[in-house]
Amino acid sequence: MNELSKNYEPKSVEEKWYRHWTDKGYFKSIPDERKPYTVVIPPPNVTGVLHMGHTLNETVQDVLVRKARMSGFNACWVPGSDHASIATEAKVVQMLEQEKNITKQQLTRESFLKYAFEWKEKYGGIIYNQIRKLGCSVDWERVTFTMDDHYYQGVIKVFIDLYHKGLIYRGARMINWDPSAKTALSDEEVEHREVSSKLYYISYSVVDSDKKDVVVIATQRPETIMGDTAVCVHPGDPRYSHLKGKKVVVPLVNREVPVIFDEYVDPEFGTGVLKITPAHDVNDYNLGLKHHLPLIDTLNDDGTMSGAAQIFVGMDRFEARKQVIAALESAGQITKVEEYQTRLGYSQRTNAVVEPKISTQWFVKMNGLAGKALQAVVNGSVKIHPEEKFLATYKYWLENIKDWCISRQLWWGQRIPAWYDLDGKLVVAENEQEAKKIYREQYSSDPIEWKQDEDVLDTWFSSWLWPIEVFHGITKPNNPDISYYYPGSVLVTGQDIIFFWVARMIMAGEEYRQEKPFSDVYFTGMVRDKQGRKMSKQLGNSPDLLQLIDRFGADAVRFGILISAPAGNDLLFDESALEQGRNFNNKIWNALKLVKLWEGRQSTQGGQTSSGEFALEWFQNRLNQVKEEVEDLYRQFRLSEALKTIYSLIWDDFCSWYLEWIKPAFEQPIESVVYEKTIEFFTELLHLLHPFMPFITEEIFHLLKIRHEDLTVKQLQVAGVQDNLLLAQGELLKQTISALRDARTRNHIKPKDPVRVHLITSDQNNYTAIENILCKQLNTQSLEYTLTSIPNSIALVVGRDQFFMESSVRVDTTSQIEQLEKELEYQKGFLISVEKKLMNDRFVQQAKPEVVEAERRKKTDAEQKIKSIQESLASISK
RNA sequence: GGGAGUUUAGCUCAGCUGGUUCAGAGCAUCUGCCUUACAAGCAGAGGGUCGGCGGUUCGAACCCGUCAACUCCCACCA
Repeated sequence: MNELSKNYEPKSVEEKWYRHWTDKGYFKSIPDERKPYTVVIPPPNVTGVLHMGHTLNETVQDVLVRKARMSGFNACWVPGSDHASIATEAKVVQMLEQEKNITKQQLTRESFLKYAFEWKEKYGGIIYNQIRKLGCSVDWERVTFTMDDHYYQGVIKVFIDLYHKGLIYRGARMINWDPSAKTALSDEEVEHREVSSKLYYISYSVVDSDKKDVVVIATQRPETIMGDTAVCVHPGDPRYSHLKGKKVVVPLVNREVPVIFDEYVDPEFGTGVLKITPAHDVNDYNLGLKHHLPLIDTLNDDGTMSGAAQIFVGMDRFEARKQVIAALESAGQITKVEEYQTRLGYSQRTNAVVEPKISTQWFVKMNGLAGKALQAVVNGSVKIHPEEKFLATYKYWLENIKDWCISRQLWWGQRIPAWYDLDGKLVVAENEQEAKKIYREQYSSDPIEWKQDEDVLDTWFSSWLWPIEVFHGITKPNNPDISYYYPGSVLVTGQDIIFFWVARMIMAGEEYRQEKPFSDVYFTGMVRDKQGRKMSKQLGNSPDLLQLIDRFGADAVRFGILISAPAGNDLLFDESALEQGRNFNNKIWNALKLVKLWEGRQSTQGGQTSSGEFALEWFQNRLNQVKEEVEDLYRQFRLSEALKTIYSLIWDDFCSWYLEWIKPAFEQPIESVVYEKTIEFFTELLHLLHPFMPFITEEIFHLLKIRHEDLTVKQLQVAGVQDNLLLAQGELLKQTISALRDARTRNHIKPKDPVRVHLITSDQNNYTAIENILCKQLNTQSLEYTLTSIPNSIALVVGRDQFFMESSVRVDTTSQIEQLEKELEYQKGFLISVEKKLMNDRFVQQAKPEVVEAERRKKTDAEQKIKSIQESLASISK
C-alpha cells in the first residue's frame, strides 16, 4: 500500500478526474432507447465571470443531472452563454473607451461587432472554465451561444413568424428610455427604487384674468415644464371652476396652454392642479391622447434638453432642473418646496434614470401567448418549486401583462429583419433579397433608399427560445434531438428572472412546440453575504469562484453553497460552510486511510463475530433507511436536506459509530467478512454522495479497491427493506454508550481509566449481540449482569435498564443523585401527561389507533424507567 | 395602494399531512482529551415559555383570527 497524504488534496484529483470523465465521453449524450433527462443551463451573460448565484445554480443542476445519470436516464445538460445585448454592449463600450480610447460613435457597426465578438470569446472562455472547474457534467459538444448562426436564424425566423401572425407590430408608444445606453427598455428592465426628492410648487399665471390670477401646480420635475401642453384640474373641484375655458402661461417659455378638466386628477394631492407633459410621463401621455393635446419632446436621446425645450438646450436634464428652479425662484414663481419620497425607475443594466419617452418601437402582443403560459402552470403541467411562494406572482404578472417592447437601439444582438424604403414602407423578411422580392411583388417597383432597420432585438427575445433552439428545434423543427430531448426535465434558475425568462420560455414552448419546455422549475434564492447584503462589486463581498475552488476544492465549494441553500430562500454565504465542506472531505479521506490500514490484514476467524455481525446488519439497515429518505428528498427537490442526511450518515453513523464498532484492536487483523462488507458500505456511501461531491468520491472509489468502472456512470441500486427493530436496537446502543461516557466525564474518569460495568436488565438477550461493542466503546473488560445494585458506583438508567459503573476514582454521589432526580422528575411529568391522555375518552376514541398504541407503550416505558430510577436512587442513598 | 413571504438556541436555518422520550442540525460557546484514520479531530455539556395575544382541538412550533417587526415582488397619483 502506498502512502496516503495526511489530508485530502483536491487540486490534482479534480483536474485528473474531470479530464478522465470527458475523455471517456461520460457527459456526452445522444438519443437512445433510454428515457432522457434534459436540463438546459440558464446561459450566463458573457459580461463577466460567474458569481456565487451561478455557482449555486450550476451545483444544483449538476446534482440533479448526475443523480439522473446514475439512475439510468440519458442525462443531457446543455451548456452555453447569452449575448446579453444591452449589458454586454455597455461593457464593450466602456472597455473601448477606457482601454483603447475609442467611442462607439467612431466605429462602424461592423467594427464594433468585431470587438464585441472578441469580448465574447474571452469571457465566454472564462465562464466555461469555471463551469468545468466546478465539476459540472455538461455535454461540451452541445455548447450553444445565443448568437450562433443557427440560433440567430432561429430568432429571426420567430420574429418573422410572429409578424405574419400579427403578433408583432411596430408603432409609436410611450416606452422606457435609457439615456445612457440610448435605447428603449422593456418594463421588466426598469427597476424602481425609493428615493428622496422634492416637490416644487410653481405658479402659472392665468391669461386674460382681470386680477393677477395664478394657479399653482406641484411637480417633482420642474425641468419638464417646457414640455407642458396643458394644466388639468378635477371637474368637480370648486376652487378651480372659474378656470373653464381659460388658458395659463407656462413660465420661462411663456407658452399659453389650456386648462383642461379630468377626473383623473386627485383634488387632495398637492394643489389639485396637475401640469400635463404628454411627452414625458405615462399618465400625461394618456391624458394628452384623450384631450388631443400636442406633444413637445424636450429631451434628446442622451437625456439632454432638446431644441424644443427652447432654454437650457444641450444641458443634462438634472442640471437643467437646477437651472429651471433657480430661474423660477428669481422670477418669484416658486411658492413652496416640500420634501417628498418617490419611486424612480432605473435601468437595470446601466443604472441610469429611465425617462418615459414617445418612440417608435417593435412590440409583441402578449395576451394570447400569456394565456397559454398561464394555463401550463395553473393546470400543473409545469410545476414550480417552491410553489406556494411563486404561483401567485406568476399568475398576477401574466394576467396583467402588457405588450413587450422588443427593439433595442443597439448593435450587439439579432438585427431586426425589416427593410424600409424612402417613404417608410416596410417589409419583414429573412434577408434583404427576399425582402426586395416581396417589395417588388407588393409595390411593383424597386424600393428607393432601401435600408434595414438599425435596431436589434431584446436579449430575452432570443433567450425565450433557449430550451428549443439549443436542440435546433426552431430552425429544424423535426430533427431527432428536439423530438428526443424536448420537453426538458427541470429548469433551475433564480427567482429574479421569473418574468424575463421563465414565463416567456413557457410561452415560446407552447407557441412553437405546443408543449411546455420543462416539467419542473426549481427556483434558487439569491446569494447574499454573511450580513445579508447583496453581493456586489462595490462592496467587494463577491468572492471569486476560482479562488474559492483553489482554497477549498470544488467539492467543498459545492458542499458549502448547497448545505446553506434551502429551495427558494435567499442564502447567506459564509466561508465557514465551505470549511465545513473541506473538513468533510478530510473526514472521508481519513476513513479511507483507516480502511486502507486493514488491506491485506484480514483473518477468516476473528474473535468478534457476534458484535461484528450486529454492526454489519445495523449499518446495512441504516444505509437502506437513508437511501429511501434521500430518494424522497430528491423527489421534493430538497437537495440541501438530502446532503445533510448523507453527511450525517457518513460522519456520525459510519465514521463515529460503525467504524469504531468494527475497528480491530491496534495491529490486530480484521475479519475478512467484515472487511469486505465495509468496503461495500463505503462504496455505497460514496455512490450516494457522488452527485454532490463528485471528485473526492470518484477518487476514493478507485483508491478503495481496483475497479473496472467509474463511479460517475455507475448505476444506483435501489434500497433494500429495513428492519426497524434492529435500527431501534442500534439507537439504544448509541444511547447507552453516550450515557456511560457522559457519566465518565461528569465523574472525571479519564477515557483510559478502566471501569467495571454492571447492569440490571429484564432481558439479557438484548445485550448478547452488542456486548462486545459496548465493552470496547466503554473501555471495560466485560459486562456483568447483576440482580442487585452495586454500592459505591455510579448509577444511571438507560432505556429501562440500570447501569452501575465502578471505578477506582472516588465517586461523588451528590451530582449523580441530582441527575437521577432530575431525570425522575421529567419522567414523572411525562408519565402524567401520557396518563392524562389515555384517561381521556375522546382521545382514545378519536385519535388514530397507532397513536393510542404508541401512547400505551410510552406509558409502560415510563413506568419501567421510573421504577429503575427509583431503585438506583435508593441504592445510592443507602 | 395590491400581493407574497419570513419571525424556532448567540448566529444561519430544519421541523413533511397537528400526537412531549422531536423542540433538532451546523456554526459559535464551555469542559476534558495530541486515545497510531482524522486537533480541519475525538468524547461530552450548556443554551430556546418555537414573535405577542386570542381561538379551534382530547392535544398546536405546526390549523384559524388578530397585532407587531422584517423582507421581497408588483402598481401611472403629479
